[in-house]
Amino acid sequence: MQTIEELLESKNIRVTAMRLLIYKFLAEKQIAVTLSNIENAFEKADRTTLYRTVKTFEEKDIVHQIDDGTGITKYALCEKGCNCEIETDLHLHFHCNNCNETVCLTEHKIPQIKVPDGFVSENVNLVVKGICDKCSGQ
Amino acid sequence: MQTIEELLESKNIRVTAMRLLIYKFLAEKQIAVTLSNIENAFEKADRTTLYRTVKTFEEKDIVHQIDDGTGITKYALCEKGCNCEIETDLHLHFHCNNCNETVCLTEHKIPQIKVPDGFVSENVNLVVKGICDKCSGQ
DNA sequence: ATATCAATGCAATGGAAGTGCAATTACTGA
DNA sequence: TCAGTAATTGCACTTCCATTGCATTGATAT
Repeated sequence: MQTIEELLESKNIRVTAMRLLIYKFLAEKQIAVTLSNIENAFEKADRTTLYRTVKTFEEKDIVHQIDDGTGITKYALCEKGCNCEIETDLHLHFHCNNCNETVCLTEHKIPQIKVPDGFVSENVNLVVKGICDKCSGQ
Repeated sequence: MQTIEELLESKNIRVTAMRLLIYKFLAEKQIAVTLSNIENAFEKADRTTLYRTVKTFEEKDIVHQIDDGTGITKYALCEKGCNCEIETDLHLHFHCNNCNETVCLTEHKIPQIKVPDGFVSENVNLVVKGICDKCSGQ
């Protein structure tokens, strides 16, 4: 079990107070968050800082971007099952039409997508929309 | 074979010159287009008109929206294989990283996506990125 | 013909993404 | 320790797309 500091250093990211806080925030959230979500959580910090921090995390493969069709980019920490570095990684995300939250279903297996002849598949973005377990459960 | 006028009327859309032109433009394109694409094609018309026309088409299930991850909403005419009205419709789109064009692969069969217990799938958005047939062929 | 409602055009707004630059903070090596 | 360097942060600003309000034009029905 490595600390957040060690993790950041292992990815060649300088450890700052801001980055630790943002990392913890993302780690606590089980869902993908927008930049505004982060802004609301850190009102004292500047948008730009938050923006660039997330971008840095993204570049270093600590965070991946999610495009769930709401038009607003969301971000989530990469988990064990998440192989963002790999071009052919299949991102599976679930967007709840009720609570509007997006979760990563990294552990969920996805069948191989076949494309017509002549097309070369490099990356797949798959967003399932519906009702999440929390909203359907009650 | 019904005319465009008949099609629009059958969907309760008033027939106007503008709408006919925009419909024809979308029909000629084999790819999904952005609002700017349409704007460039109709420089005499106002953005708002084009925007609202497409939105009207969308509401009446003549056009569907595509979110291919470029951050810009694209639109395409619904084809035979496209059942946008149906909640469980599966949108499969291919985005070419080379020419930046997005095509609808409506005829392509997709395996059923399974979601974990408690999740209810209503809609699936699937975007495959890579190299399209035109770009890979040469 | 005219009253009515929809469609269009113009202007403006809002939100998210991104950039330049100055100020600040963290690291490095003497 | 302290200066020097490089990276990070904050502020201001810009750009782009999406969207709305309102006045005007155009179409439809009685």
